[in-house]
Amino acid sequence: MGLSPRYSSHINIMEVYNDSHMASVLLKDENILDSTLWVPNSSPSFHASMVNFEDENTMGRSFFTQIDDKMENCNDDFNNCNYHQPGKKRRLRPDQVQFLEKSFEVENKLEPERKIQLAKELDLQPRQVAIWFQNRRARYKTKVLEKDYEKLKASFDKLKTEYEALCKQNEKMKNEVNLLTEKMGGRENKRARPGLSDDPIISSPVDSQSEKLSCYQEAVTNVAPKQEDASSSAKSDMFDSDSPHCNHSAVEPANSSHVFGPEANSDFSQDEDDDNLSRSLLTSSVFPKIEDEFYEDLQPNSCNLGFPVQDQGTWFWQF
DNA sequence: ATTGTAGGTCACCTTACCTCA
DNA sequence: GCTGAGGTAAGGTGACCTACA
Repeated sequence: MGLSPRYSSHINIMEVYNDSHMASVLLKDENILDSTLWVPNSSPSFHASMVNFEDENTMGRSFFTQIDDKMENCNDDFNNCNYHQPGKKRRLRPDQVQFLEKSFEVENKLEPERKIQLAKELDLQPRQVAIWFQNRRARYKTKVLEKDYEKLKASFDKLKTEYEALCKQNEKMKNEVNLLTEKMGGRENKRARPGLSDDPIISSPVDSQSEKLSCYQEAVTNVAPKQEDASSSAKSDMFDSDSPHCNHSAVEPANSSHVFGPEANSDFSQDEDDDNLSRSLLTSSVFPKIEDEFYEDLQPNSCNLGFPVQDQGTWFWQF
């Protein structure tokens, strides 16, 4: 026969309505025999809602007589009749839609038996039921996608807000470090060269403390807002042995008790405390467990796709 | 066991019609 | 009455699966 099922079920009735062989095929295809819509001796498929009636004038009159007979059965409620006018689309009745919706809630896939049963109960053609389920699944999918989008957008907005807050916090801390650096620089100059303490041109030959603070500052500047992974963090000036500012390392042994003066030396007087300072700067205050707070709402399959947040900002939802 | 075909369903996209502001 | 937007039934197509010869 060579007719694909999808074509046999949609075939133009003009071509087949007097063909008994095709009739049986079409009936088998759509289970028309099971349907209450079956009209003896009429076009076997009787897919009035899907039929192309473009050339009515050339049509055999007997066929339309049968159509008209069927139409008359719909008498007073023509608009709701499933045998609507050719070429016109009819919306399903509200009660039909309601029934289908309930059925869809139970199971959004349609077994053949269920399709026939629904078609019988709703006075629809099985194909109409199948199409309704297909369209309904498509609508459902669209809604799910919209909901997912809203969720992801909310997550993104939250991340953005937190990121901006972190940036502000970072800026504030940088300013504090600058202030401390200036203060400390003045004191060191006074100590190293009491006579030339205020000479701006001649500076302390080795100002390890101020350099160390500069390293802290750079660490805050370069690392804090980026949440980079270990590999990229290692490239930052803070840990870069090639860095001109930190070639002595931020954890170089040094007595920093005077760095913060008598009023601030209690917790930072030992070398170990310098390490603690750098760690605390880089972890607790600047990185308040970002990985925990930022991603707690995100599912494993969320759309961060494993990219750093600052990178996502450039391609992920441009608002 | 393998292969070809028919029949069925699905997702996806498109079209055509309807409704409403 | 006209019109454009949005919703929805249905058409078209390709992919996939299953049964069967």
